[in-house]
Amino acid sequence: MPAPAGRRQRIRQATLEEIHAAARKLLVEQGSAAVTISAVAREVGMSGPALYHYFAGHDELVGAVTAGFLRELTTAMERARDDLADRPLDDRVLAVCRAMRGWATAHPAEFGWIFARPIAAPNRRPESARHQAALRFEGVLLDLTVELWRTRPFPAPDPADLPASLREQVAAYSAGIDGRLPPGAAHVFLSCWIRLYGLLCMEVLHQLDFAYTDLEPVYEEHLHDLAATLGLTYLAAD
Amino acid sequence: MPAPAGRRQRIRQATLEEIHAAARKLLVEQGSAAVTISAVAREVGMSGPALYHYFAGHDELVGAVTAGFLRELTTAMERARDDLADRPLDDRVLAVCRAMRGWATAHPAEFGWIFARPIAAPNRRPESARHQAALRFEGVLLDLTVELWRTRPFPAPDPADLPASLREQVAAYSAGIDGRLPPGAAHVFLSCWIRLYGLLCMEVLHQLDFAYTDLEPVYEEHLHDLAATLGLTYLAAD
DNA sequence: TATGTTTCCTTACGACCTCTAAGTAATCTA
DNA sequence: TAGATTACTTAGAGGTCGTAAGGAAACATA
Repeated sequence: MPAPAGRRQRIRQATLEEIHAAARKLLVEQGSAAVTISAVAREVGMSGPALYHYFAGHDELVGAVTAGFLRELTTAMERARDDLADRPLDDRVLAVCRAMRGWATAHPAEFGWIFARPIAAPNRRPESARHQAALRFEGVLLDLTVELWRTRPFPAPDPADLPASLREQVAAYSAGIDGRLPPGAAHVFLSCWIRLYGLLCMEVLHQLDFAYTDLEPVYEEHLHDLAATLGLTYLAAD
Repeated sequence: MPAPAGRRQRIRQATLEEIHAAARKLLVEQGSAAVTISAVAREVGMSGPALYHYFAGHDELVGAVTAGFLRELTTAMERARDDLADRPLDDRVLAVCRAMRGWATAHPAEFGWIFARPIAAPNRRPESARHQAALRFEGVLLDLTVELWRTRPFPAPDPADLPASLREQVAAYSAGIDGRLPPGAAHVFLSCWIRLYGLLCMEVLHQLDFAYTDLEPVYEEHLHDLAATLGLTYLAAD
């Protein structure tokens, strides 16, 4: 008799979560190729075509699941930041960077989907969950860097010293983030981002297995460098 | 009547090349998922199962084709090096790095297969063509760095200053390359490698599209930094 | 409460894929 | 010339994606 207004909604939501969990389980346990519409449906106990009531097709399923991973990664970074809300900015930046690698290495298969998977057309639309999640992800470190720049500006090159093509690109990026970082500072931020995130990509893609078995100290060394670049005090992890 | 001894062999070789070309065409024109046994067979004009006389299965086909890409990339780098055989080492190193990016950006789909594809078990065996090709690839810049180290050593940290875990890993790597670079120098080499190759990975995986439209100047800036690190004279590209 | 609509899920199906099996024809070897 | 090897064929089992058509349950509303 009560029949809450959103009963159907709640059930649908629960089913969606079950589907996400099933897809993730298949990905982690059996690899990317095992995440098929059929297998996921089987896992949640319904028969194939039923999944088309939740996703338009395989690409959309993958996109939605990947967006979920990205949100989880972002949340881990935000939590690391907020757990240290009363500590100096220096510590918060380092904690967020470490949280990023922590999540990535704890969930390599999921992280692989985040960045090493061709983004199908529907997930490229700006309003797609995939794209929204990417924006929020990029925002975490950007926001911290903006805060740093405002309270304690780090050394940044004069844009006039950059080659023309690069100057234009960082200017465009700077404008795209509403000028919260001027072009020179944006250039420094992007350089740091490339080093950190690039290292993580290579680690998860096993591109460094030929030389390293454990990249934690390498990552810490990068963090140390980056701290120096940004004028942050580097504090070793616990 | 002449029937040269290796007639069958030659035909087989030609067919293999045709298969490689067909697979590549499908990859470039229609993406990774289009490279199926059936589609490739169709492309070369034979019916499905015939391909199993050339490859044990889909994974082996992908591995063989990828090895071919890697050989082509390596050859491009070696050629850049040899074309400048009489120029100073500084120029040759830069040329090889630029050739690497040149090939990667000219053949993004192929480069994607080289590094952003799970390497199936059979292609991980040390004697597999995939693995052999990887060794030769890694050798190009390593050899140049060794030559540089011998003729004009660059600044390298004292391994004693590195954290224990990192020290052990670079020592192991140094031993693995027959000590041609001592641990400190190996550490510098690997750091440079990570920055260059990492940037390339991110570019090809579209991880930097949010900020850049053309990464050529960014790559050049990295080369400039690396040249400074290695004590090389940076000469702008033609 | 009764009726119509929406939602969820089913089975059936066509088209495609991988890979095995079995058979044929051509080529090489001895 | 006889046998072994190689290269291919078709047939087929079992898997996939995605569409179509239909039933049953839950909801909204008169």
